Parts: sequence; structure tokens; C-alpha cells
Amino acid sequence: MTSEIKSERITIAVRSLPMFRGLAAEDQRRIAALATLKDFKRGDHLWRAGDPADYLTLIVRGRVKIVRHAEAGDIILEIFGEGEPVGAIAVYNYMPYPASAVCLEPVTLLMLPRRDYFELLDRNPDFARAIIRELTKITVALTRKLEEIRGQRVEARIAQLFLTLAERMGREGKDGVEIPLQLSRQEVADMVGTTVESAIRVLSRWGREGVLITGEGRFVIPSRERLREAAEG
Amino acid sequence: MTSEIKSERITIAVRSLPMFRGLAAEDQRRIAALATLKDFKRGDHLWRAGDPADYLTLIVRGRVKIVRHAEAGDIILEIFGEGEPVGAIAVYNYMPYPASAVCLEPVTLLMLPRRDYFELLDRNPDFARAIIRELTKITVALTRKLEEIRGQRVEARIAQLFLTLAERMGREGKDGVEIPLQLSRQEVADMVGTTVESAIRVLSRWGREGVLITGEGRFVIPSRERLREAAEG
DNA sequence: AGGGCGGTATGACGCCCGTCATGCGCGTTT
DNA sequence: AAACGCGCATGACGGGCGTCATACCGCCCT
Repeated sequence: MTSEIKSERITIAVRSLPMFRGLAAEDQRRIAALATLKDFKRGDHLWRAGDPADYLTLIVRGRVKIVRHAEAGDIILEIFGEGEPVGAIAVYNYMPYPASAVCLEPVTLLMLPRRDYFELLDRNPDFARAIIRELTKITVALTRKLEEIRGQRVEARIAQLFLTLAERMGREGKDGVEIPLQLSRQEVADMVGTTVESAIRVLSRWGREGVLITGEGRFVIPSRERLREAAEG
Repeated sequence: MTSEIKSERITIAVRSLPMFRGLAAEDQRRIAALATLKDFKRGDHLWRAGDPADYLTLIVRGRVKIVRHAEAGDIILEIFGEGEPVGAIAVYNYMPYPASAVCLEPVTLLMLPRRDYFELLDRNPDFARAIIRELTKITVALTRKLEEIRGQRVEARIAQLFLTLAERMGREGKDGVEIPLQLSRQEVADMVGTTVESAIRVLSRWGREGVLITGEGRFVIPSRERLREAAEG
């Protein structure tokens, strides 16, 4: 009974993932039979840096941050959302995860054992293309991050961060652009490579000035233009 | 006559490249027939950011830096050497080059038209694996660069840079580890994300203290240990 | 109630490093 | 030779931001 409900959930999940959408119904059924779903809550680790990568992991619901723990503090490399594969590179290359993955919200994962994933790859070469596309995106994003951190002042970097977030996941609300994402000051700092105190100083000042307002699990940008000015410096 | 000599050179070049080594002799012959060689000298641009990527480019001889021109100054993202493909991502994805490529030394390139490259990909799926491997390497390198730039002081970053270079291309000489690579102070600065002046201050002091000596087209590290101390800070 | 904890906020201090200026040596140009 | 450009070197100055300290608030726990 429960397992039937479960398998029903899995089938729906498989169909909803862009990566599997183009597949034949038979392939989709096979994947659903081999894959499992797993739930997490905010703050949970999907894995830690160094763990073995035994499953191909796809996000069905929620968002996840990829974090590297460095001596000088943590660095958030990327935020993945629904439909995206997480840690696909590590799985593909038989390497331990180079970074940790932590949930920013309640998350549901579809997990496919590595062995089955490779079998799928053999029968469906488009998957290699999908991987390459993901890797390209990551490379471009990392390059941009490098440019931003380099030389720019902290305020400009944070402004740039929220402009990017607004572009990626912003919704037009009645008070301006709304970014539905729960990030602590610490996490903002980790994303632009600075300290909590500096992030707090900028964000609390922006709150007073009405440039960017922190709400419950979201940020609001009353005027994109004023944020852009801050980004220019 | 000349063309025979040329085709002879090409055949040798194809055989020397790791990417082609596993191929059947017939495939190697086909590649040699389609590819061309091109020579450059130090300072030449292989291409500039924004140029169309019409050829798969492999380094037969010499080294190349990948540079992004940012407002705050240039950033050297990567240095590629013999046997490595350059800009393979751009070719694969039909996108214009996201960064410029400049020769650090006299360079010889093997260039394969994109059309032929894709044909080769279809007939030989291992190539996709090769691409993914390259992309993975790049991602890891970029991640490391991010960590280094973040938080660390300039002196530590430069020390880290030369430790990495020593690991990648160092040779044991009579005075210590020798890095056979011509880099200006400006280029060192661009690699760690700082200014020329700061790079000069560190390097000239190290020269006086005997931590790292700049020679003709090379650097010498008398004692890895002292450099490591500088990297720790 | 009290105590611990995590996130947020604010002030004071200090120093690294980016910026600007100046000078030197060397090769190339006119 | 003078003029110019380029790479390297060194000094002075100032500010951004990392570091440390303190405090407030809400929440969970025993």
C-alpha cells in the first residue's frame, strides 16, 4: 500500500524532471523502478565534502546550496533549484564530492544509483550532452563569481548578487521585485566572500534606506535601479 | 613538396596528442587530412573574447593563458600546455569564446574544423568523456582559485600560486625547484587578482630574501619550505 | 525564571593594499 | 641623441573592511 503510493510519487517525479522528459515511456518506467525519493528539511546535509558519490541526485522540490569549507570561512559556490542535477560531475567521474550540499528549504530528492545511471548513459547518449551543458553553466557561473570577487567592493558585490538572484528567481510583487529565498546574513556573506559583519552593515543600511528589504523567507527590491547604482559603486 | 612536409608534420602532431592516441590508424589519417597547423609567437592572440569558435584547438607546442578582461583589470583564468585542448567548451556549445587566449611562448596549434570535430564525436563517443574530463578539471581549478582569492592575503595567494606552478611544471635544478615559465609581474598579479605594485613588492622582497628568484624566462624556488610558510601567513 | 544559543546589529581599532607619483634601466624609434 | 614605451622598483597616503567586543532579541530547554 505505502509502496504503491511511493511508486506513484516516483513516477510523477520522473515525469516532472526535464532531464527525463524526452525519454520513452518505457525508459521512464525503468527509471521509476530503480530510483528512490528522499525528503530533507532546511539545514540538512545531503552530503559532506569527501563523501562517496554513489547516486545521481536530482532536485524534485526545494533548493540546495553547494558549500566549500575553507580556512578563511565557507564559500557558497552555487544554488541549485528544482529540476537541476546536483553533484553530477562527482558521480560521473567516480570521485568523492568536492563540496558539501545543504538544504535551504524543505527538499525532495530523486536518487538513481550510479550503476543504473551509467547504463542509462550508454543507452541514451544525450545524457552526456546534458552533463556537458550543466558543466558549462557551472564554469560560466564560477568565472563570473571570480570576476565579481576580484577588485569590487563588498557593497557592489552584494548588490550584484541580489540583481542576479532577482533575475534568476525574482517575481513581480506589489512592493517591487520579490526574491522568495531564505538566506541568513552569514549565507549572504558566504556567497560574496566577505564576513558576516560586513554583510550585516550593508543589508541593515539598505533596509533603512529602502534599497532592499529583508522579510520572512524573502527579500524585496523596491527599485531595481537603486540597487543597480549600488552595484556600480 | 612543401605540402608533403606539412602533412608529415601534421601526422606527427596528431600522433603526439593524447586525445587522439587511442584512435585507429585510419581515424588518425582522416584527422590529419582535415586538420591544419598554425604557429604563433609570444604575445599573439589565438582569439579574443567574443570571437566565434569555429575550430577545435589543441596545443602541440608551447603554453597559452586564458584571460578575461574585466573592468577592474584582467584575470588569468587558466594556463594550458602541450597536449591540452583550448576552448573546447565554446566549440562544443556553439558559443563565442567567453575569454581571450594569448601565447606565453612560441606556440603551435592543431586546428580541426568544428564540423569535422562533431563527426568525430559521433563516431567516437569517448570524446565526450574527454570533454567532460577537461571541464571537470577546469571546474576544480576555478573552485580552488575562488578559495585562494577569498580572504587570503596577497602574499599568501602569490605563494600558493607558485607552489601550484611548481607542482604542475617544476623541475629539480641545482639551486632548487625551477619553474620554466615567463611571467611578467603584471601577469602574476592577474593570476591572483591583485595589482602590479603589490605583486612587485612581494616578488622583489622575496628576491632579496632568497625565497623565490626571478630569472630569464623562469623562476627558482631555493626552498619549498620557506614558500610554504609564506603561503600559511 | 533563568540560562544557553543563534541570528542580527553597532561601534572602535588597525592594517593591508589599492591608488598615485616618481624614478631607473633598457630597447626601439625618429 | 633625444624621445618614447615598457617592465620593474619604491615611497606616501588613505580608506575599506576584517577583527574584536558588546548588546539585543526570540526561541528552546531543564
